[in-house]
Amino acid sequence: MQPHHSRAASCDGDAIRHDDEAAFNCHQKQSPHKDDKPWHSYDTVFLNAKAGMDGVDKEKVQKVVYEMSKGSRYFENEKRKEAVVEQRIDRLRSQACLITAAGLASLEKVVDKKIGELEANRDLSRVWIHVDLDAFYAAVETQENPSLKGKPMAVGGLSMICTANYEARKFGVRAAMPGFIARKLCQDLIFVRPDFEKYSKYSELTRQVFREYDERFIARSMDEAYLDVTDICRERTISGAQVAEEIRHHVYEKTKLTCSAGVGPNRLLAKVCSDINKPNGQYVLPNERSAIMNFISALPIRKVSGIGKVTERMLKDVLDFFFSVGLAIGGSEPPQDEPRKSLSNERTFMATTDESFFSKKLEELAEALAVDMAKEGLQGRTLTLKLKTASFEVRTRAVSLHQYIFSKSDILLHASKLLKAEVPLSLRLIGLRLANFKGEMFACLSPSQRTLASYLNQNTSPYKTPGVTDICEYETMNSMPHRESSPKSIDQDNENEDLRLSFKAHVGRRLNLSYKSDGLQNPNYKHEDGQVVTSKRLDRDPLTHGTLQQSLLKPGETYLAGEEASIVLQRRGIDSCGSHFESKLCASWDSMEKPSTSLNVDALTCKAESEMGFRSSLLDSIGIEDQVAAESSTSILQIDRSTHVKSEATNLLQTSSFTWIEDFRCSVCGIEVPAELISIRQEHEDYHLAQLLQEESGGMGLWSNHNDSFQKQIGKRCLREESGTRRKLSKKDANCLPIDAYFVKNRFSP
DNA sequence: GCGGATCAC
DNA sequence: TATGGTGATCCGC
Ligand SMILES: Nc1ccn([C@H]2C[C@H](O)[C@@H](COP(=O)(O)OP(=O)(O)OP(=O)(O)O)O2)c(=O)n1
Ligand SMILES: [Mg+2]
Repeated sequence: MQPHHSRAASCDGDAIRHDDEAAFNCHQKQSPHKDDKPWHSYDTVFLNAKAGMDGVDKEKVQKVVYEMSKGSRYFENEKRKEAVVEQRIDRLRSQACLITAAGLASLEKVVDKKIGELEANRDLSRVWIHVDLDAFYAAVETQENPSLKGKPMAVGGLSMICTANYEARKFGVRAAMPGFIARKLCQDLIFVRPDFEKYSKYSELTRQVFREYDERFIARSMDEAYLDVTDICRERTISGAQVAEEIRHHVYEKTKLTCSAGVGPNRLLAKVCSDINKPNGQYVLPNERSAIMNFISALPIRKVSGIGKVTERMLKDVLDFFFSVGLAIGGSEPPQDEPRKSLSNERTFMATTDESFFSKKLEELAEALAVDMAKEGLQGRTLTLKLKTASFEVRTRAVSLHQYIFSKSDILLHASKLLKAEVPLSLRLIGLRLANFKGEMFACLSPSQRTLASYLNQNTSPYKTPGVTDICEYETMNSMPHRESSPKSIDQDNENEDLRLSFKAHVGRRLNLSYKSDGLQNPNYKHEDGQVVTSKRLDRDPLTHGTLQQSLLKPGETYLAGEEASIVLQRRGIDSCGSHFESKLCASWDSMEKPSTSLNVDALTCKAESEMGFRSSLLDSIGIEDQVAAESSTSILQIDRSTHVKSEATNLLQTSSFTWIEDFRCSVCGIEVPAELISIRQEHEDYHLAQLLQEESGGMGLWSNHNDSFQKQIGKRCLREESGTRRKLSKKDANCLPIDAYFVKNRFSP
């Protein structure tokens, strides 16, 4: 269950026959008669390995699930989603084909370096324990009603079950399975309605135990926790295994519930371990490099928290990716309490188009949300409406307000507006969520997060509207006099204001100018001579939010945006190898027709894109050198802070004679990165930039080692990005691919 | 910032 | 007959 909330899952509270099952999982091996066993093509989470499901007849489960599902709207939607994933995989595959042998060779160097750095910083000295209660809801129910003992039982209803006990799991019954399918698998299955109050109570009991061993333990959910027992092991000179035994014993004494534990040098590994000898068991991974590497190389990737059904499939077909997991890096640093970031509620009902019914639901949801917000004393400024159509398609619609809200009436007011724009349509679910809470302003500035990118991008994103209320908080946090009303300069009175936007582009490549605003009506951008360049709307009607394309950037040229804006591109310099240059883009508005929100800051942004369509990151996002800064309003404090740092940084990079020698070798550290690997290059440039920045602000040695936080950020980016570096794998028997399979010795394709 | 998706539990 | 609710995060716009 969710870490924050005690209320939870409802857990209960056709049509067309399709013959094209091959649409599912066409990546899998085709049998000679492909319509032989159509259920093989329906990929569900229910076949994935899970504790207590070893002896299950998977073939039967798959068939039953398929038979019960096919033709339903749910099933049809799953099929649609499958097709989209298939497309994503195809795209990755074709991008991977573009990588040259030279590119791979260079990449390997980058990777080796990165691996060395990561390993050097890895901390295997701590002892983490992950504790996980066995069949938690079901165990609690059995505890309170012992007659259930030994019988197959599920908590939930015929629509959905939350979990099942181990007797039921023998039949393939498990969490997130619809009850009516579960009953098909196990005729005698007993259903018990969930009672979340009870589970909270037991959860608190277990936490009392955890607290004794680590008062700063991390609760991952009602039934899971991470404990750092390094100190206990040292003080009492006992092993992690012994501590785990003790904890499990204590938990049992207190609750009469059994749990399982995993012991390892970090949370990621401890979590994997706790699953191994479940139920009522534990597994210890010694703090030795060799043992850890053996363990990991045989580990099916799906066991790693964060790798789900889709990611697993993508990894099977394409991809490298796993530096950090492969290196056993993941959460050994001391725990930090994560503040809540959003609060939501949603309800499923019989699909309908009845708008008065929607209104009623919306009111209930607003009410409940207001109560929960009040309970935690929270206010938020981003409200999101969630809808699920009768065909199971999920949509969200959000607004970010200039005021924090929390009351039912405010929530309902804005939620109604959002919904109104969507009707008429047939829905089966409505939900509301509030986020961007008051007071979380500097949460993102915790040391581990203060990386170059997030630091510079703060308040600089072209998509982010400068929140008036943010500014008030800024004042509060700095003990400055509170201002009753927010500065108006951002929202109004923006006549005769200049914006100068700086950017960086690649010579000869495409420059996109994009704009977004509430007030501008898709202006036609023109050359000075009045000729329209190009104007292309994106798919975001009725909001204006579009892209303008100019095929070749010509320094010094002037463009006009309709009658209202003029943009001046001024060349500032070309680097020695001629592949980059810094330039200046100026935009000025002579007059505006009552733009509704923050138009002067947000109306015009630009970014440079490569021909391959990669979005350049940090440096290409727009820094706003704010002429508005002439104003004395407090808003300037924020805008100024980020843009100042950024322009300084850009300047630094420019004057530091950083360049790609022969368009290939880094002039600072000599590493070789071919031009095709755009995002690797970008990352590398960011990296040197960060060093410069640190030098500027912290006084560290100029090209010295990275600090931890920056490292981690890079590592993360490495995990997710770089489709360009991915490599096709032989996809034999992909069902249980160990991580070793992803470290292919021969990186060159024939 | 927004919207779609993925993931965990 | 019938496929959940809460929260977080990431990517591409
Ligand atoms: N999709 C899910 C998964 C879990 N849960 C709830 C019910 C579980 O009892 C509880 C804990 O989840 P676990 O994944 O730890 O599963 P169990 O504790 O039930 O079983 P076990 O840990 O023995 O595998 O969370 C849920 O509501 N919906
Ligand atoms: Mg559990």
